[in-house]
Amino acid sequence: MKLTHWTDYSLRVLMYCAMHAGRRPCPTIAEVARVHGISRSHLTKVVMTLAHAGWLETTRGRGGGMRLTKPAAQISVGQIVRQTETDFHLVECFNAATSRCRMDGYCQLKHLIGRALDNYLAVLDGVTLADLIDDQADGIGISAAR
Amino acid sequence: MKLTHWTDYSLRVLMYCAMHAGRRPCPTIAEVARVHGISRSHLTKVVMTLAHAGWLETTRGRGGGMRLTKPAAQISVGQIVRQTETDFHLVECFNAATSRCRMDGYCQLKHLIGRALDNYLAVLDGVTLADLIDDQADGIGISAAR
DNA sequence: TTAAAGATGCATCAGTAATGAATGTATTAT
DNA sequence: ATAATACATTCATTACTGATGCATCTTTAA
Repeated sequence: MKLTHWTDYSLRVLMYCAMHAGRRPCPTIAEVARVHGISRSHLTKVVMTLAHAGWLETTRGRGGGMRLTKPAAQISVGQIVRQTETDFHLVECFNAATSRCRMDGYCQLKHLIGRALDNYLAVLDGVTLADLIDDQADGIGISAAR
Repeated sequence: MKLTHWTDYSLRVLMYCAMHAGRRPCPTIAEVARVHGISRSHLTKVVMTLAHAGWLETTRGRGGGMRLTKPAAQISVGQIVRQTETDFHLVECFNAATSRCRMDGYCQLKHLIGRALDNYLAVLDGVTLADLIDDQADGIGISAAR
């Protein structure tokens, strides 16, 4: 019950780009890898995936790098997590043919878990990259409670 | 981002016991393993953990088995999941010493994820084992929406 | 033409969930 | 008492997949 490092890295990269939006030269994979102490080649794959998904634009060659395709305020954390995180199947239906267990009860469990997941993602949907890198974010309630 | 089979099995065992509460002879590990097609020795470990945590009472020897220590209506799914699921650390703080990244932004991410997790578990907290095995559960909204 | 930086494929490592075999211990029916 | 039953424990192994490193290719600016 945790996010993968892949998602963690994805969020870090996007946040980094959001923080350095407009900078010349723009951030490079090697730079982010160095700053965060992550493997460069591994991070490359993360960036590639983000680029293919449309979050990032990359430029090859000298002076190249990456930048967000949209303003950070238009990118919700929930959208990112839904894409980077693959397996949301929390409990799999076991073999209905051989099972003598009351499937009704089990399927209710599945629905329950699904409802919980919806609530989880709803929180992330309500926050954008811009909110995350904003020092004065108290207003939106991120650092409130807990 | 999913629950482990361990949690899945734990919930199945407890639901099975709830469904067969008061039955003589009481359910055995071998029985549940057979019904759900799970390895008996593996399921034993799950049951042991549940017993040590106080959810189940087990009885050795012929005629033995297991039963819930409390009425199913007093066991919330959230409590179970909190115990069976181990790793809730979704994003780890990277090395603060070497990092040149603004920690403020990252820590906000951590809080956000924590808040999302709270919302996830809150849904599970609101439902008991009894609710799960109740055919007429529509009233509590489990099968509603989604 | 060269250096910088993204792009890709392949092999492998590593952590841990999951499984299985073997064996021990306790309880009860007969 | 004895045998059958069922929980209890240990150890080794498998399997999945996230994570990593290496090598190499392609593109582009200077």
